[in-house]
Amino acid sequence: MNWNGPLLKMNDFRFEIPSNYQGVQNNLHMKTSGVIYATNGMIKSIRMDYAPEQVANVTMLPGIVGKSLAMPDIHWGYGFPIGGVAAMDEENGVISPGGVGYDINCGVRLLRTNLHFTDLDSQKIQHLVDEMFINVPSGLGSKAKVHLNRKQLDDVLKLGAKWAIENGYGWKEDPEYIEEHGCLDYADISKVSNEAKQRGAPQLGSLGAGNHFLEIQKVDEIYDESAAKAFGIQNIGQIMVMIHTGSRGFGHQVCTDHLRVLGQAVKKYNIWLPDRQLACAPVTSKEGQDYLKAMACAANFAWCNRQMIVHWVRESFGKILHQCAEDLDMGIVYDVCHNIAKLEEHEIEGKKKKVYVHRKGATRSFGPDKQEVPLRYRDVGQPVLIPGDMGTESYLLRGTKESEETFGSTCHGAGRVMSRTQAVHRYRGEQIINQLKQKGIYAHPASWKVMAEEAPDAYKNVSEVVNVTHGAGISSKVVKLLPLGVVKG
DNA sequence: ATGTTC
Repeated sequence: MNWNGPLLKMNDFRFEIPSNYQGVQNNLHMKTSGVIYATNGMIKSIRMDYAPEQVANVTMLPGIVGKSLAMPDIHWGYGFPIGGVAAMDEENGVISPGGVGYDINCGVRLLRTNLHFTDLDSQKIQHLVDEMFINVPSGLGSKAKVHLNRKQLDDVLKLGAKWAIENGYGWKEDPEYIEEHGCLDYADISKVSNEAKQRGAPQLGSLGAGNHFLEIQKVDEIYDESAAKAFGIQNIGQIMVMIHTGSRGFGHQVCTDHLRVLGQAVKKYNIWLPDRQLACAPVTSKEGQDYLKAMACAANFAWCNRQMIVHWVRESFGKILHQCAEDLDMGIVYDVCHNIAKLEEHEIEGKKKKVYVHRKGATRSFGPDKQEVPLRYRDVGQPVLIPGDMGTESYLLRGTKESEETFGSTCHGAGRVMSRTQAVHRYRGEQIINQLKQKGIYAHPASWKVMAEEAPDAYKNVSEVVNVTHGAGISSKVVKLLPLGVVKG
């Protein structure tokens, strides 16, 4: 099914769905226009999965501020497109789980090391990957080594990454380099179901499946030397570790639970929607606030999860290289989430205003001088982490002042072009492993099926995606990273 | 993404 609505070229990197578009059923009344960040060459595949209709649908939500936006890695999602960004008014707006996604606070964390590519031969890489595979439980339904009681889980949900550090999983300075310091303090455990807690408790400290991964990477190219230096990157060949995971079954259950409640709220508050999947509630309503407080619990779960994984990564490097992580300088460059909604202050038409920014498959990209950016990076902007698909390049970018046009947001990754089912039919896991091997990448998968689902050809080219956001000015390239070894969920 | 089918 191809989307045939209007996508008017504004310039090299922006296409508009004008607000007079009436929709497939000829009854849409857009409150504002939609903008998709893309190049000419990307438009064909963007039309293919119908996601632009979802960009138009989002413009019809009550209290939307500015435009309905989509990043170049846009594809079809539940209600909102993946790659979608929408800001809602602090008083008259709505909050929607579809604008966040099922994997609440899915995100990326980057660790640096003082190792150089030439310090590690292929056997060492293999040992490191195998050791991390042992220490970080991976795969669908993977369970953690740590068993939390109910009180401990409640503390995790309230404290996020801070809980992990207080319990020995990390360094004192780690939270400084995590978005929101790894904790949303309005998290309220009474808004989370027992079922979510039951699912979540055994999964804290596990990687999961799908496109989640743990990668040993090397710096391949430096585009912005002063920003790279600020982020602790000195030279080409420097070894880095990237972690991509989220809130596991816990966030999934929080989303499911609150979608049910907000489906009812739509009727109660008499909200007209073009698509039931856009279920939402006024931000000021009990239902809306309850979702925000539960979402914060899931966000904290994910930050704690990534923190524990970092600890085991440091331990694994220490063990295999017979050196402690401190001596290897394995500090956190940054941790960003790409599935979340938060109240933030932005400059809108020259005035500062607080809005609820939904980012679904979109990354925060705050520019220099914003107080949310760590002091150490304040002059260059926030580090932005963009994972590629398995076996391809990833990027470290910096946020820009120009990203105010997207409420401080940019893309989040490559974005699928082929469904999981299609990919499983077309590829075999063993064949993908061999392909990677030929490129000098060692992969340790938890499942052959996921390996096939995540075949590089099932994804858009991440470099094209990043070049659009760089060209449009909403984030700026700092470093390109290439994988050497990968633990795949 | 996900105890891949509430």
